[in-house]
Amino acid sequence: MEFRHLRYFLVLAEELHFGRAAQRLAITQPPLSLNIQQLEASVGAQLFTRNSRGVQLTAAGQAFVPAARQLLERAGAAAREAREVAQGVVGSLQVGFAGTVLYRGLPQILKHFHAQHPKLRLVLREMSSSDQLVDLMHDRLDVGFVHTPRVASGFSQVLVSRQSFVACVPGSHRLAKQRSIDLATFAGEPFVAISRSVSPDYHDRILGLCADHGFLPEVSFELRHWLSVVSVVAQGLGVSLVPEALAMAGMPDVRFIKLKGETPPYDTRCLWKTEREQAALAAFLAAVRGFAQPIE
Amino acid sequence: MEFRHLRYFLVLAEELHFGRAAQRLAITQPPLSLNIQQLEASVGAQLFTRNSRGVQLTAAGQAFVPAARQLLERAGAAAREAREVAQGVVGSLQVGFAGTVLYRGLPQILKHFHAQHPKLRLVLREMSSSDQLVDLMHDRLDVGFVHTPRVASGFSQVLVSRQSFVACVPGSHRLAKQRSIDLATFAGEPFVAISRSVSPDYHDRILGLCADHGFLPEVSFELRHWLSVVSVVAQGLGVSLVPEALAMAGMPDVRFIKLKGETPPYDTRCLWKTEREQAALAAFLAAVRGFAQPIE
DNA sequence: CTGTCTAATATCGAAAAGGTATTCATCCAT
DNA sequence: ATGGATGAATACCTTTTCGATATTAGACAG
Repeated sequence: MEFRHLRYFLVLAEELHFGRAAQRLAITQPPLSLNIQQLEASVGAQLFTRNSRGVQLTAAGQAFVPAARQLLERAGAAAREAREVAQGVVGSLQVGFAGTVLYRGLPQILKHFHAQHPKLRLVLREMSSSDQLVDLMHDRLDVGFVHTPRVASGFSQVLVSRQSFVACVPGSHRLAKQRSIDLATFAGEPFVAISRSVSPDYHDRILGLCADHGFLPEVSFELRHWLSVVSVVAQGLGVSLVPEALAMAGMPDVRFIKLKGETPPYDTRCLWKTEREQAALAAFLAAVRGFAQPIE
Repeated sequence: MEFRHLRYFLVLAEELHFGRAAQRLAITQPPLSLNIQQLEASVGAQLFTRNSRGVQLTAAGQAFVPAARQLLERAGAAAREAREVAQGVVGSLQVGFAGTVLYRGLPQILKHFHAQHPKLRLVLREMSSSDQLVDLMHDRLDVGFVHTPRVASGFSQVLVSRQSFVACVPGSHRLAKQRSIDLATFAGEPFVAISRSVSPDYHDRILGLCADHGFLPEVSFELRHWLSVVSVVAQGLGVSLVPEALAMAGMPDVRFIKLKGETPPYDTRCLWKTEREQAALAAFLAAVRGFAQPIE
């Protein structure tokens, strides 16, 4: 069976006359007769009756008409869809992100992108930075939002967000009125931390900062959500180090205080394989760059 | 786009290696390369990337895989279905019937037929005998169950049911104990008739019978269902003439009495265009013949 | 730098598609 | 009946296209 057979069949099914059908198909009658015979042979059933009263569809032929029409339509639709995927009009992107990027601009990027490309579907997967690197390498992800500063060769990146950590203390705390704090004064304070299983990046980074200032924090609480961390601090149960974005959350009974001295910035980068040439990816990156930090 | 392209594409999409794919397809590598190029040209998008790291599907190619697979499957399914329609395994038959054939064996025929050919769908249409003849002529019906005795040329028939009319009187009626009745004695009796709009055939036939016996029945009730007719008679509200099959209904307080003298039989015939050569029709007629009256 | 691997290109023979001419069957008018 | 007209099938030929063989081009490893 060939597509040509289906086209010829449908026209003949309309005309019910070999001569006229051939004319409409811009071929002559003998090849049309032959093609219909070939189709009937490949289907394994007679599709037309040719007798003195002219050409008629058999029951099998009638059943075959909608099937043939659908096959041709679907073939066209399949080609069109593949073309649109190639052009980045439709399709889907696998997007990985470290959970806290949800507080660092990812929602805005997604909203902006979706408004511009409503037919492009984004499959969002919350993953640790290191897992994202692995999946990006194996093409299981198209882009990733990670905290890892080191970038493998063959990858490109855009800085999405650069934030420092700030101290977070209860409003009633003895340091609450300070303009800035030396982190070393947190030594011995009950410490509220983000759970390592949720955000290993943040957890390790914070413990590393404390170690740099000569103490190991006494972690009394370990929470699975940044807002929970701030809540626990607000209730006077301890102090913490949090990304400065949390200061915008507007929680009561809590103070966010700058740290004295240089604290290394904590960056979020958007990462992708440089060679990857998906039109949908290019569109997404354009949206990301619209929100990117100018510095790099 | 040709089916061959789709077959080649799917194998290459699995192998991701022109040499091996060509081997599986029992062709050589150059024609495979060419066919893929042709497919890409007709789709209007690159489906594979061929670089040093080997052959990879593009996003468009990935989107095209399920479409190509479905096209091939549907093509096969379409051919199979047409073949089955030709063989009478599946399909549908347009069956016309005069309403009262429901009391003359049609349900039994349908039940028997459906048990033997569960995948053959019957589209049943209740129609007057004359309308059926018109639709049979124009191939809008495949078979009809009619009361009309006259048959146009080019049609074949089977006698499905031959029944006489019998008198129907209340159990308390003065004639209830008679073994047989002269129809003329019904002159002046309140008469219960089937509605003409429901069964013009029956209605006209019954009035004709009365006229033959020299009277015009005084129709006091006109019902739209034969069982209603018998019910009304059972309640002593009148007498009637009904097909003898009704005697089997087992209604109480009612007597069915043979008519004296010859009453013309009232036949039901199954009718179809002789030339019509549908496998499904042949199967249906076999079922009809299993229930047909031996005479004719 | 050479050998190997893989896809693309060049060229040729075979198969198949379509065109022209003709035949065959049927219907209609004479 | 019979000759003509109509419409599909068949015969035969030309052109296109498909696939095979041979070769080239590019990337990578030793």
